[in-house]
Amino acid sequence: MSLTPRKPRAGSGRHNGAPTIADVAALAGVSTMTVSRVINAENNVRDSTRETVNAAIGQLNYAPNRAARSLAGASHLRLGLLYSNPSSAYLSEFLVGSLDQAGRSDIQLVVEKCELGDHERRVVERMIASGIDGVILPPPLCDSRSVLDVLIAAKVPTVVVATGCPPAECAAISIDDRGAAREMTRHLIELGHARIGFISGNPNLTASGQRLEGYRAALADASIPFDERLVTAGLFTYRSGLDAADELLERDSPPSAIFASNDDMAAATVAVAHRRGLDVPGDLTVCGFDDSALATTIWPELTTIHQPIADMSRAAVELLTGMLRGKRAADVRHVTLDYTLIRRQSDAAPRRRPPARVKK
Amino acid sequence: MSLTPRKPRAGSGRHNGAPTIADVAALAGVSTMTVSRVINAENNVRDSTRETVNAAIGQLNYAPNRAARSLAGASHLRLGLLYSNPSSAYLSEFLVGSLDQAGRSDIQLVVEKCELGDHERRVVERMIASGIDGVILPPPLCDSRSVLDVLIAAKVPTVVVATGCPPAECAAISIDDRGAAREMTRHLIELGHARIGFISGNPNLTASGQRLEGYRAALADASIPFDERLVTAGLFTYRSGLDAADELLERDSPPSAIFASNDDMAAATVAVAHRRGLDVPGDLTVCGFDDSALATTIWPELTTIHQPIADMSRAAVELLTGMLRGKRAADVRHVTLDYTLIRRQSDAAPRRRPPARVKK
DNA sequence: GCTCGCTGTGCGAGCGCTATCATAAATGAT
DNA sequence: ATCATTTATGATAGCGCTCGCACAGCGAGC
Repeated sequence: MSLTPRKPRAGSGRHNGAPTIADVAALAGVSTMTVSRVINAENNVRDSTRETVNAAIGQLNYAPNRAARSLAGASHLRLGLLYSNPSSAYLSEFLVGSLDQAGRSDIQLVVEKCELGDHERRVVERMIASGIDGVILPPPLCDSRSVLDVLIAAKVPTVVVATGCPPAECAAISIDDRGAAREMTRHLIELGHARIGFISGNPNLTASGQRLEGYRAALADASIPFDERLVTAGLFTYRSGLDAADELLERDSPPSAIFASNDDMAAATVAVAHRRGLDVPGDLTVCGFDDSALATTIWPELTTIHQPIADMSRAAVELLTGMLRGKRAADVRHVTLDYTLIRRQSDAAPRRRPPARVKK
Repeated sequence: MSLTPRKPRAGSGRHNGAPTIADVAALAGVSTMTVSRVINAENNVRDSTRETVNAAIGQLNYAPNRAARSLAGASHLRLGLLYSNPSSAYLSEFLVGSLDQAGRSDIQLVVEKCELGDHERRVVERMIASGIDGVILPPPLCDSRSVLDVLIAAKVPTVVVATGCPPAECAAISIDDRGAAREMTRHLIELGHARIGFISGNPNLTASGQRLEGYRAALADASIPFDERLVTAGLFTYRSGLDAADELLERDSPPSAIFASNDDMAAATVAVAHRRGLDVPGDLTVCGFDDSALATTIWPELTTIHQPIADMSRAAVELLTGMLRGKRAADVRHVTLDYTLIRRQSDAAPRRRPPARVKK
């Protein structure tokens, strides 16, 4: 007599229905090995295949099984993420992206604060000593010479994110800051603005220079002479934006639009405008850069350049993983992602004459 | 008895030399299964056999491989973390905490976005179908009736975080919202404020009610009569804060301090105050709740209540793990963590005289 | 044309352990 | 003694994943 064993599920095992690498493989129509390669950011996978697999991963909500993975002998990577509070909105989005990607690949992320100052070297050295496999540097650390020097000297694979000019030794993820600033400025010009104020960012960050260049380029494109009294220096902080905006609006013939190098300073500009009784965008168009959470928090919501921050940090983790796991150093050491100009409520055509109330 | 020394393995290169159950079995002259039984203290092993095996274990200094064990056994947990972008700063901190704890316990975390809207049920159902063992719900999802209903109906163990009143079926992690609001209000009273405005939060979130209660309690403690004209309803958004603050400051005898139920609305209050030519904190004290990134972004930085977000999410993972591993529901189903009142620059003693509306 | 090398992909074999079931040995009942 | 029942042990088959290869395609060099 034969007892028929009860089989709860058609497929395998004694387990709960957690999707496995085989499920992903089946859905994507590839072998499990290929899925494994995608997860580990190895380089011998065609882009189209990689996309298909990633789609399947997303659809199944798959996450690799830790136990199986370490059993099977994968080396466990630990990546360091050093930050030095730039704008906290930026940081949080950055973290979300990198944590997400790290989770996908089951990589441990060691997040540590590293204030710029005299002991920054020590923080980096300690992190290296603790046996980290690679490091990710978001702004503003990505432009810190001393941090980079330590990392390069120790030959620790590093990815810098959103810097204007990455060192040759590091991989980099960025957007075209110059192009984005140029597009935004062009947008303002097309709206009819001729006197466009610009609040530049922290001069220690290379991206600041790029953005200013973009602004100047667009002006040149439209044959609008560059007026240096329309440019003030900021530091990317809200508070510096307050001063910069005040300075700009204090001028004899103030600008009809202000393009701030980031959202924090744009938000500060809106605050200053309001304090002065100016309507935004009626009396003053304000736009920012980054599309951070702040852009949609305040009112009016900011027209800004959307940087895919989360995607950038995700890409950083992926790139670093690839460099470490990939058999050879990858060729692609510099990835540029796309930005988008997002129109919201803080821009409008300039008023010709004293306020005529026009609906939309 | 004579135990033959273990011969080095001829096998693959990825072996790292740690003794395995097979080594023990060979040395003891039994099968791996018997060794496994000894290790797991099962009862169907003859004492003499057990002793031999134990001797072999001791000699080899064998320790079972954790990864292999959880792979083979059925006990690897997967926890779902559903979020619906509240504030990205909140989320990232939440993620850091839970990921950290999940890593410690060798547990997998599946993170998924679940926008509130008509397909929220579907997201939850999909997650359940994908074989999740338990779910963690940070705000605002922790107060979503429809999400909770699906989860409860499917009998999925759930931990809600930071809700005012957790459903009986769920475990919960929270801070004492009422106590925190009470402490903040008391702080304001001690500063000398008597007319304290309050902006309440989204009525759909239970924490809102708790905070209002705390405010009232502190007033009662100080024998200050509750004046409902000093309370306005907000929705936790910056924009709602704008309207609420305007309403409060429009009153005949406006408050000398405004306590907003979160930082976003407090920031809006600061903006409104500035627009009206009021100095913060000179003419108006403003304080918030949450200690989100915004609190230190704007100027002046906000005095607020700090919630230990990362610790709360860590605790959530830990609690859920306990509930799932221990077969029966644990006794402690509700954990309350400590908050801290953080003083920054947005509070001060009130001016003696009613604030003259002076344009700065 | 033919090797050579390369890249992208798949197959099969484990990683160390436990679940399941079969088997061998020991015990009891007839 | 025979058979049924209990106990002790082992063989086998995965858990979910990655490793070492093999192999198909494809352009370049002779």
